[in-house]
This record gives sequence, structure tokens and C-alpha cells, in this order.
Amino acid sequence: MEHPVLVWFKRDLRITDHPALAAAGAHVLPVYIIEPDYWRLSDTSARQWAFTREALASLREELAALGQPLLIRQGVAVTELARLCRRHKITRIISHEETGNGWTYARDRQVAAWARANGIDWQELPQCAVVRRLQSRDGWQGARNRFLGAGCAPEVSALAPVCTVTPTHLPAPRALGLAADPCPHRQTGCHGAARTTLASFLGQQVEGYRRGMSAPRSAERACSRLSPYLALGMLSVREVEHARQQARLARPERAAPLNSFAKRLAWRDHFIQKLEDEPALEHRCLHPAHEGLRESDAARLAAWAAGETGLPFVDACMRYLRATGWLNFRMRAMLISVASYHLWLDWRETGAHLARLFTDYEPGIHWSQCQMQSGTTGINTLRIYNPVKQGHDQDPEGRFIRSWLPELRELDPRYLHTPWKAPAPPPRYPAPIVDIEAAGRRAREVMWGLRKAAGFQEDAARIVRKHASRARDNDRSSARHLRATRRAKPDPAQLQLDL
DNA sequence: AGTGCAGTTGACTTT
DNA sequence: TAAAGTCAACTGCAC
Repeated sequence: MEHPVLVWFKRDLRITDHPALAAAGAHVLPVYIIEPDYWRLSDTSARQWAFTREALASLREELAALGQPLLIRQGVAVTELARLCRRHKITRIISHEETGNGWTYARDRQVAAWARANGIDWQELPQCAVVRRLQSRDGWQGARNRFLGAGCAPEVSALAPVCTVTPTHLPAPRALGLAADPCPHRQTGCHGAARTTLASFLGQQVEGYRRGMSAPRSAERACSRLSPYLALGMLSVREVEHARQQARLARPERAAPLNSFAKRLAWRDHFIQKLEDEPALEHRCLHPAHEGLRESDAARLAAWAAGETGLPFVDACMRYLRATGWLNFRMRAMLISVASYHLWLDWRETGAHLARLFTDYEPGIHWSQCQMQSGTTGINTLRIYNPVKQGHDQDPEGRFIRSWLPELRELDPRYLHTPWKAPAPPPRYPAPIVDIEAAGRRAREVMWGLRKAAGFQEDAARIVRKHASRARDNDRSSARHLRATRRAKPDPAQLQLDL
């Protein structure tokens, strides 16, 4: 019998539009390795594993239906791969190109070294538009369009049985040493749910997309809610994009919100590309002048992380996130902004906390966003959110606050956003741990002062060349950086979005 | 009906 | 995907 090809599943837990599976032929040994060391990292959590576990059970069924169930192993990737290759006389492994955190990057290099030394052909295929070893951001958008336009990977309709698999019980979070992490409203990690979520979003739901995405209450239903499925590769960006194009053809009157969604899908790849190009993004400030700026403050960090800052809208968002594993984009930005500017905390600490709370943790997007919303990229204009103003704008009647902060339910509605101003402040709710106005002013002074320091703009210009989108000009501040380096007014069409 | 003025609104700039 | 500041135009109102 022909030697099987090992398809190593990582964050591509699906059978549709799966380049590795499509390239492997009929004799496939599909493998997933549960790596306990990964689940001990500071950016992973029980809720992520619980979601992944559901996805694995679901993938196992889908592969079984094709003829060869998923083989699930637990241990160190290189050890388990070596063992499987020996046992099944495998000389070829295919997987997707993963842009993960520093740990998975190091693990992949270890696997690559082992494969080279042992005559194993390990091939990694892209599953999204992120380009490995990208030379320049120029032309990136065109490359993305070509990737999406190429069509989905051919459907795999049957696999030859390679070995029998006794469906083993997938470890509970505790068995992997994960701390208890209750998340009662977490999304479900099965492929049925992924497909239902996609179909319902691209239907009538999308009509409320732009109107409803900003406020946390409406966002829950207005946003696509595809993020956890995309993060684990239960859906590919390409199949989502194709489904979107179909939806647009079928209902041209929905073109506007569907196009708006397409932009956000593109941002996904754009941000992940940043981490692919600069893995240090996870650990170091993109602009070096911000290193060592923020301070460690255990009490502030704990209050922020628990949703007990005394700022109602901030606390409501944090508690909602803890309970659901998800929060809309704008409110994520506000949580980071308050942590980084008003509380003056380091994005690495707050970012790890948020990463653990997100069921949809996607390292490239997450760390890019943490740095952007903390002002440490040096190339984006500062966005210092005022949490009280955001509360008034996004939750004018305080319904979101009230539903997530039971301590404030009895409070006079006029004071829901500023309980410290109430004649009788609520007894079980903390006083604000910072003076928003004074802290915001201080943060603005420090951050803008830094930008005027010698050498800052030169570093910023270098970062723009490496990382900035060439999509279109939308940001005067980064336009200024470009102008400064080119000494000429640039063609507006060639400038970049500040993403 | 015209004038002066405080307060508001919106566009644009600065941080 | 920000917010505050600035300035000019505009509005409502008293006289």
C-alpha cells in the first residue's frame, strides 16, 4: 500500500477549502496534536481550549464521514510527529502556514529542523492571504486579490481508510492544567454552528451591520460573530469571502454593508501580515521610544481585569467579555485605551489578560491592536477614548451598564455613567480608581511629548515603510510621516490607511 | 425691523 | 476606530 501523507491540523480545523487536505491525495492520515505546553502559555485559556475541543470533536466526525477519522495525539509536536511517521512509514507532512504566537513559531522551526534532519518532506500551504517572507508591502493588496480570486481548494469527497481510530475522550480543561474559566455565553465550536452563523449573517442580519456594530448591545447581533471560527480555521477567509460575493449578487441592495464587511475581512489578513513580518510585535513596542514607558501596578491591573474600576461602561464591557468570550471591536479598543492611557498599564500584561478572555484570540490581530490602541506603533494617530463619553454615545440609556453591573440597577439613571457624582453613590460599587480627566490629560502630554522628541519621526517613517497598508489615504498623521521622509507631497491615492 | 449678544453648531486643526 | 480646541457662522431672543 501507498504510504499515507500526514496532514497536520493546527488552526485550520475544517475540511472545506483546505489546501493541505486537497494536496494530500486519498491516503491521508489526519492528525491533531494537543500540546500541553501551548496551553500553559499566558495568552491561552480554558475557554479557548473548550472551544477548540468542540471544534476537534466536530472535525473528527466530518473526517470520519470522509472515510478516515482524525487522529488526536497529546504531547510535544515533534515527538508525536516522529512517532507517527515511524509507525506509518510516512515521509511527507502537509499543513497550513501558521502565523501564530512566538511559541508556535518556535515549535514550527523545531519541526522544520527535525523534518530536514530526518528526510521528511514538510510542506506548508497558505490558507489566507498572508504572505510568508514578504519583501515589500507594495502590491500586497493585489496579491491578496489573486489569492481570493483563485477559487477554493478542491473539495475532498473521500479518504481511503489508513488506520482505525478509537475516538478518545478529549481532555477537560483541568486535565491540561488550565485554571477554571467560566464563560456561560461562549459561542459553540462546531461546524454546524459556524455555517449557521455565516449564513444568517450574510442574510438579513447584515442589514444592521454598520448601524449596530459600534454599541456593545446591538453588536452582539449586528456583527458577523465569525471571529472564533476564523481564528481556528473552521471557516477559511476565502470561503467566507466567496459566500459574501454570492450574497451580494443575490441581493444587490445589501451591497453597502456587505462591502463594509469585506473591508474588515481584508483588515484581518492585513494585521496578521504584520505579525508574520515582525514576530517581535508580540513582545516589543513597534516603535522603540515607547519601551519602558508604562508601569506595573498590580492593584490597577486587577481592578481593570475584574471589571471593578469604578467606571461603569468600562466595567460592563469587561464583565460582558468575561461572560461571553467576545466583545465588539470598538469596545475592545476602549478597554485597551483605558488600560494603557488612563491606568498607564503595559500592553503586554493587559494584552495577555484580554487574549485569554477572547475565544477568538488571533495573535496577529490581537497584538497589532494592543499596540495600536496603546499608541506604541508610533505610526498611528493617538486614539485616547473617553470612557464616559463612549458610555453616553454607545449606551445612552445605560441598558448595557445596568444589565452587566447589578450593583447599579437601583441607581438614578442620570448617574449611570458617573455614579461618583450621584448624591448617594451606590454602596456596593467602587469609586473610580482614576480621575479620567486628569489621567487623560497626563497621558496626552506624555504621548505627544514623546512624538516631538528627536529621532521619533525617523523611526516612525521606517515603520510606515515596513508595515503600513498601501490601500488608501485615510489618516493625516501617517500621511505626515510619509511626507516627512519623501520631502514631497505624495499622491493621496498612494497613501495608507492608518491600520 | 434692526441690533447686540449669549449660546449653539459645524468644519477644521491640534494634541 | 478619538477627543479637545479653535473659529466662524448661525440662531433665538431681548430690546
